[in-house]
Amino acid sequence: MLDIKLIREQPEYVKQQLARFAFDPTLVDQVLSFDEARRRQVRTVEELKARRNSVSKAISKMSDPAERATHIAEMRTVGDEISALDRDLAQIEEGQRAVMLEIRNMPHPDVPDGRDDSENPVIYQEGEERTLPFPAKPHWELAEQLGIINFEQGIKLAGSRFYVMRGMGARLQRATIQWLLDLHGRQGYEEVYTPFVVKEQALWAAGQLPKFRDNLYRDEESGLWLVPTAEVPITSLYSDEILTAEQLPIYHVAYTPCFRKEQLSAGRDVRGIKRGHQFDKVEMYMFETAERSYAALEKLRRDAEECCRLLGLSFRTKLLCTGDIGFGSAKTYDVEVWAPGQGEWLEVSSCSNVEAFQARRANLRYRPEPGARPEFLHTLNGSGLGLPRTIIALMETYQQVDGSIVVPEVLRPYMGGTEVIGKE
RNA sequence: GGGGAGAUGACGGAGCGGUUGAACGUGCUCGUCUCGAAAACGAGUAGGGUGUAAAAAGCCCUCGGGAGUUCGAAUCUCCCUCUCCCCGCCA
Repeated sequence: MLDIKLIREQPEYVKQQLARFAFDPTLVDQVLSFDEARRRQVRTVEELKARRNSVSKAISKMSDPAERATHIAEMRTVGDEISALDRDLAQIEEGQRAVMLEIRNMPHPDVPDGRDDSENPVIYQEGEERTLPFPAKPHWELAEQLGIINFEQGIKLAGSRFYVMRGMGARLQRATIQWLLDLHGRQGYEEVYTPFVVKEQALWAAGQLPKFRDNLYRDEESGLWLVPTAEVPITSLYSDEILTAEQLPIYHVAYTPCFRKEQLSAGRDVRGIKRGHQFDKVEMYMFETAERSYAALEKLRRDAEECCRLLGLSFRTKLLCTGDIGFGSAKTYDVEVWAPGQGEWLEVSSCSNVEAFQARRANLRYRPEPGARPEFLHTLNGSGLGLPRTIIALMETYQQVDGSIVVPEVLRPYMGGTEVIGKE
């Protein structure tokens, strides 16, 4: 959610920023007219309420029954008026909020204009688009041959875009999760384990709703939704709270499975494990002050890159342009790793500073000084990392000519010392 | 699933339907005292909205959430949510 004061005071600036996206600027005008109507309404209702309060108080002191009756009758009318006006006001407020929730975040000045993901500039790269000294296989071939991923069983159990990881495949993923959590712990993130289902409000707070409604799994009976990312529960961890300055910053890391219907990308990436309905992810999340949030974004990005570096993968970092940046984000870096089998870069992390966008939705504030007014926090999120694509890159990068896979050194302690995943 | 108890400010804990946005206590902040500290004493200590160039004053709303009764509700009624205790059931 944007700051209503900013919209009110600099509507042209807001429109101009939003115009950099394919975004309907009339929403801003809608907000403005709601806001004006709202304030007008508030003034008239409050005037009436003030009158009722003072007259009611006076009534309690009146001794003359006739005078008393006159005033009570008068206040009865005023009371009816007030409830009618209050009803209208509630409608106006609801209307305004509904539009506010539809408006995306504004971009940071660094964000370049661009049509789509092809126009995201690469700002950093480490390692090459390496080729192997033999014909590299895609991960689904390697995994099937080694018996570490079974696609048929996934389909049998839950349908397309599901798979079953087995043996050393399952173990490799679990080892990677463990290693990532430990690494981020050393980088200063406190581990949290959250529910994997949340109330609807949490999805609004994180900005998943309204946009991704069709992409989310939901249990009608309980009204709970499966999380599409750990970002969702963590965003609401401190919602409706006022944190103290000493508590900040708060850095969290969480492992969760993620559930996405992927209807928006039907037909894309159907082979392998690149895009499933259920996948695992380790997520980093930061609660920061406005002053520090962009410095924190750089740490977040470096911490994500460090995962790739230590795993020995080629990686590069892109700055997302206006055509590709997410709904809630002010500035986003994508970190991609090279997968030699398919010869493509895979996004394993997306690091965003959403500024106060989520904090306003979640009503998440902090008090800069004792006694000072509460201010909205800035929040940041970044994967560290998404598991399937990391596993793809590992398998395709570390495959050997015989189809076996060398385990990266950092993961070996987490795999009981296993150095190579070969055929049983 | 059945029965009972409860939800008030940072915390504890009062609160006949009418100067109660809320006693009292604790905590916290500032001040007096002190070489300093403790103690004691004094003052202050919610959030949102409106208002304002920005503040401030003033005004409005908020005592788990919502609806209602009333001239007036923290106090009365109804619904919901959550917490605690007992019994049953299942992991």
